Amino acid sequence: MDVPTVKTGTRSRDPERTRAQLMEAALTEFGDHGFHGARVDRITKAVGCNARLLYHYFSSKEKLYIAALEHIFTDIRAQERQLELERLPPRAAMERLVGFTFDFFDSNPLFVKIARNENLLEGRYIVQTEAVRASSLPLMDAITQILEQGYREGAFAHRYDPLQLYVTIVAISAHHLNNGHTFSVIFGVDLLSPEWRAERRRHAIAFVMNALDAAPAQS
Amino acid sequence: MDVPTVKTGTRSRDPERTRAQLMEAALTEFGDHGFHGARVDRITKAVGCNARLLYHYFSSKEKLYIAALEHIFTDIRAQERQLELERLPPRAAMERLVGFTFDFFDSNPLFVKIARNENLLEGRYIVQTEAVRASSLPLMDAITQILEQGYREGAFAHRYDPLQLYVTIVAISAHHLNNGHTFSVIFGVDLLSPEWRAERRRHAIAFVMNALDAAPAQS
DNA sequence: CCCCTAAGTAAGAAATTTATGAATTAAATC
DNA sequence: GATTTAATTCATAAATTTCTTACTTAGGGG
Repeated sequence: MDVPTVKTGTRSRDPERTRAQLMEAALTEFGDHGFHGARVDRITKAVGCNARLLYHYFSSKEKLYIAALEHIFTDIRAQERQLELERLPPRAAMERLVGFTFDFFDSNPLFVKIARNENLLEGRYIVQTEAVRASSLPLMDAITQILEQGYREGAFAHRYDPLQLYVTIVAISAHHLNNGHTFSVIFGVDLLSPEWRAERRRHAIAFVMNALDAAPAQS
Repeated sequence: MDVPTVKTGTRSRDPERTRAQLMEAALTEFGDHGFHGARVDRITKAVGCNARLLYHYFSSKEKLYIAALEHIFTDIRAQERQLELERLPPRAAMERLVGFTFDFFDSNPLFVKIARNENLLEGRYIVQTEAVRASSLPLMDAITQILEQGYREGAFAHRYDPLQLYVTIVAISAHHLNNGHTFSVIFGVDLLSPEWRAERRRHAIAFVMNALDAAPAQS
């Protein structure tokens, strides 16, 4: 990152840096190629360290992948906690929640990619990690609260199951990122361009608000 | 499929059958493991033919993958054409369209998996195929028509861009299939169980209809 | 300043996986 | 029934990729 990694000869000793660099490179590599497509060789080359070090720190390609998985999934939690919706009225809270969810996926392509690959592998590794299971997510709690209050106050006309609604919000926010390449070819429109994504954001918020029947939202 | 493939020695000659079996097995293999995770060896073993045959018919693993991709994407078209919406009034047509889209993904897991993998590879291969590009899909035309008529007749209160709406319909229909494994671990609910999927279907239709503000839909 | 631990290097073994050359034989054609 | 075509087999080359054994050296604690 900071030191431009001396090509030949000796590499200065700094276990923390080396470990962190390997993790960083692993996230990119696994994100770009998936578990099977990833090459330990490329990872160590990207870091500029000897191939043996990867095994020194992570034992095997598989263990490295699992570490990367845990790393990125625990990382979300921190971001989620930054969102504070308690004080906002239901409609404003919901708009902010959808916007936040959208922005999260939009600005964390690595998360999107690694999650996709883990699903390709049928969750083989994520089921093994303890760190990921959380009986209730902050965002889920927030949704449940917002809906409750919205129904009570008459801000929302329709009732939805919180989990169904959350899956829907994520779906609308992330599907074009997950399937952008195939969709773009089929429709002849680049769903991954900044312009399309910006318009998608507006659509996402409007669509969800309309489905809740929050009067002021339009289009 | 029909003949239980003789284990040793001689395999009866039937190029079409062999080719079809290889394609079938390839779809499963690529779907289950992705391009890099797929093994030509497993494919030929599944068919029960000699490993050399795969190269005889498809030249390389890569060419086989591309053939599989084309196969499954052109297959959709046939299914899409079966949907006839022209005669239905806008609300009924939209409900049917959403239901159809949902059912398509629900009953074509192979398509879902292969599309996911192709997106993992950033659409590297789909851009090479001619067969997939279709300037306008039957379903897109249908949506445009339904929306037009719905607005005109006052059945729909909100206006949406047809492509945005279609992406949303697909998103709501397929996201739990694309990300079922990670979501299930995180939420402790099996999003891939028949029960959850059945409930998801109801939610999908209700949500879209409400977002269009088609009065009778509820929940 | 020495010693010891672990960070790092060099080189290549081991295992896996894709692909091919060349012979064999079943079926289609005339 | 001879001839031809290509479907199928056998054996193995070629390439790739993960991982290990053995060695070297930097740097901190006493």
